Amino acid sequence: MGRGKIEIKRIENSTNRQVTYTKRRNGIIKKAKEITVLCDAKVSLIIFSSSGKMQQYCSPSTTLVDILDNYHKQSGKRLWDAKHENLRNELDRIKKENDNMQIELRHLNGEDITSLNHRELMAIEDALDKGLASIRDKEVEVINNIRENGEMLEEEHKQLRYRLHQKEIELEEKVREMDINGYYNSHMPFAFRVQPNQPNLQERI
Amino acid sequence: MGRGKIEIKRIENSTNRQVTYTKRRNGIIKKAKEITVLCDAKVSLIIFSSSGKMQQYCSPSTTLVDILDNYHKQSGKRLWDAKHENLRNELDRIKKENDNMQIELRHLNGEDITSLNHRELMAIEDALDKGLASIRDKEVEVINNIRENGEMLEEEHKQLRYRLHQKEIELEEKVREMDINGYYNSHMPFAFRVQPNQPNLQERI
DNA sequence: AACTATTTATAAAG
DNA sequence: TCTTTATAAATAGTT
Repeated sequence: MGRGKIEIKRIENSTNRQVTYTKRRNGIIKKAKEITVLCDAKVSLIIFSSSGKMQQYCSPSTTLVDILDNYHKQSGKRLWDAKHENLRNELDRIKKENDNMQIELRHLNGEDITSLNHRELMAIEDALDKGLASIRDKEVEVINNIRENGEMLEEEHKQLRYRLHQKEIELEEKVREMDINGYYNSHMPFAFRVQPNQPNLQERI
Repeated sequence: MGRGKIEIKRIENSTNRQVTYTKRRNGIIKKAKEITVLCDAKVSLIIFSSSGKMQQYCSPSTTLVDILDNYHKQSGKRLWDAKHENLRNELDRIKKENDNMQIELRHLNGEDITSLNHRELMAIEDALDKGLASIRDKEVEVINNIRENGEMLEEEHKQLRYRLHQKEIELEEKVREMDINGYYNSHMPFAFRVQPNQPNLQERI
């Protein structure tokens, strides 16, 4: 369809090839649009020129992803690579694991047990008994720790108070000594002087 | 390009639409093949008719996956990566859920509890206590059921034995009666005669 | 599905 | 590259 008939084989003249490419590419895209509208079709068209430049058309009523999904369904070919499949498999596996754990948890909480038989109930009871024993042991341990810790703290507290008391006495002595020597009055402004009876130092054991 | 010019809008006559679809679809595929050869292009073309039937063309020098990979690179659009991402997110979410349940299960089994504080231990103990109570209730119920069932069966068994005994007596009477009348001896071969003292009928309550 | 009048696409020229 | 134009190709309507 042009001034002359052409054979369908690679156009050797690269300028010509480029021109023909552009014309025909536009032609195909136009046709794709037309068949979409005329016939209610869905089209995905992706074209790469020999230089690698891409053009694409996708019918407005759909998306490329939808089309590929459909392609996947109808052709059976998996475009979604092995990775995707692996993920899906892992997901299924973990979901199943999840369900099992959920059931086990419910059973341990005494839920959903109407359909269990005697043997199963005994197994659960056993597990609960063991868990309970273990937890109670640990609790005893923790409580002992807390008590010991408390006793230690109390002891430490006593020691600290005693040392504080000692320091206070030392300090008072020093202050008295300095007052006598007139040291503070000559070297420091009033505001910075240590008060002989600071509230913080009033505590006694 | 036909006997008359047509507007580019949906063809309402469905037969016409189907015919036009087929003609134009073939036309587009032919064009796709031609541009592939003439211009060294790579084309992926997927068409769905309004009835959902698919046709596809892909340049022989490449594959659909390659083309989509390239599409991905050039357009930056994710395509199935979105799905991939979704799967991965769901997987992560479920894995986390899984881990949490696993920890909970271990705790209920009295495992991995060294780092728990008193409050946490008490919560676990509480859950175990509740579960245990629930399980034990159920066990009592099940055991009662079993016992009741056993009693019912025993009762039924007694009844059956009694009725069997009655039938046996009836039968014996009938046989005796018939023997007196000579009925069996004249109408049946010996093998089919009811034996007055069959082993099955020997049981007494 | 085949035919054909006509439209449309496009090869080559400007 | 863009426009023009002669011609090939596609196809709408018909059989």
